[in-house]
Amino acid sequence: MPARRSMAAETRKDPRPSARDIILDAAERVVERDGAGRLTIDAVVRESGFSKGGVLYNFPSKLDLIKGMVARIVDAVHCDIELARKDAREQGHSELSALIRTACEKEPHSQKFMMGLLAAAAEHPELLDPVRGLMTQLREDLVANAADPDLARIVFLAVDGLHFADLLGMDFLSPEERARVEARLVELISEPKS
Amino acid sequence: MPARRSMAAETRKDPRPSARDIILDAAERVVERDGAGRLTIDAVVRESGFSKGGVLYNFPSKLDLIKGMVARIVDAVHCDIELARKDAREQGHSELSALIRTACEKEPHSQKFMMGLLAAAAEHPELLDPVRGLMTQLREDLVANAADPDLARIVFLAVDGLHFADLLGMDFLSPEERARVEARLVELISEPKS
DNA sequence: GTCTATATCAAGATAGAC
DNA sequence: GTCTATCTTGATATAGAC
Repeated sequence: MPARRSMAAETRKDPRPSARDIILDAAERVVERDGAGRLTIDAVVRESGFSKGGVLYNFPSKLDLIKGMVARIVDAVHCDIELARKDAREQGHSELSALIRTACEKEPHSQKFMMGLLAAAAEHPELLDPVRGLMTQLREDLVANAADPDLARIVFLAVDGLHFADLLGMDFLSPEERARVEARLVELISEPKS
Repeated sequence: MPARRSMAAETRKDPRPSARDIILDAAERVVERDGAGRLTIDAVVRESGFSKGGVLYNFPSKLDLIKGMVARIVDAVHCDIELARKDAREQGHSELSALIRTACEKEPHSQKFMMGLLAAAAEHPELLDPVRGLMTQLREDLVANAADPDLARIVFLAVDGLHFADLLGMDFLSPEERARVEARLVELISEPKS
């Protein structure tokens, strides 16, 4: 198996992305454009320009391909988060509120693509293990340092709810309401326990 | 097309469920047991005891079958909610907190099955239209009557987040933490605007 | 490491008998 | 309204040449 790349293709220095990354990029485009149900080896073959043999050399099975997709996005999100935390620390801001802010603002890695991962996870729950790992670790860490841990948990849950709603196209919040809600979340997480 | 049934099979008086309901029950079992990716006409045929022709007579295509599944579960949830609201009204309790309570407690219609619907929705977003309809209507209605609407929105989002976490097996809350969080949510929704 | 060609299989859907 | 039989397509995966 080729060496695991831990950086997303776009952020790498090397002008020539690896075959793996080209294929993963193609797979992402397929899911975004056509939906998770149309993510087939053949579709990725067409989209990537590789031949079937070439694709299946890099990812011996479809499951391996999906695992690769999950691993790459988890990596990317992990980097984003660590960057935001580092910035907050350096500028003496609260890590907690910085994270809520970025979590709200960040374009959530293309809805359709995330839905695709979700769909894949429905079939193979173990695919989400890396995601679970990242999230649990992060939250335990953060909540432990919060002034009001239970309230912090609620704020995190609400952010999840917000992302979930986005993902499913359930936009029962107008832009104004959403802005107010996000501001309120930051406010809640910053408040000392009353 | 046969007349639409608007009640879930289990709650009907008729001892002989319709062919549609037998087939939908079988489909649910398949999704719960084997996952959404294994929901095929053939699997439903095996599980229901019907023949392929019989299944496809009642649901002319796989998409029709999934639509039927979504419609039935939306109906069931809708009934649960209306029941809870009615109870709250009759006993003079707050509808809002009653709903939060039931939303937290209710066994969420078998995780795997809901994940299946989600996965299906990833391929055909329009499948979630009925769900969207139910949720938006309910929330606008409720939030409008809340003392602190933005806080009410946050509480609803947090409940969504809770369900989402359950669905994905992301249980970063211990049972004790979860109990405290749920209690706190009810508390938040009951509080007058500070 | 990447290609072509092909084997194998399962899925959705149709046709027509009963 | 339900059955059996069949058609068609498209998917994963393998084998072996280059």
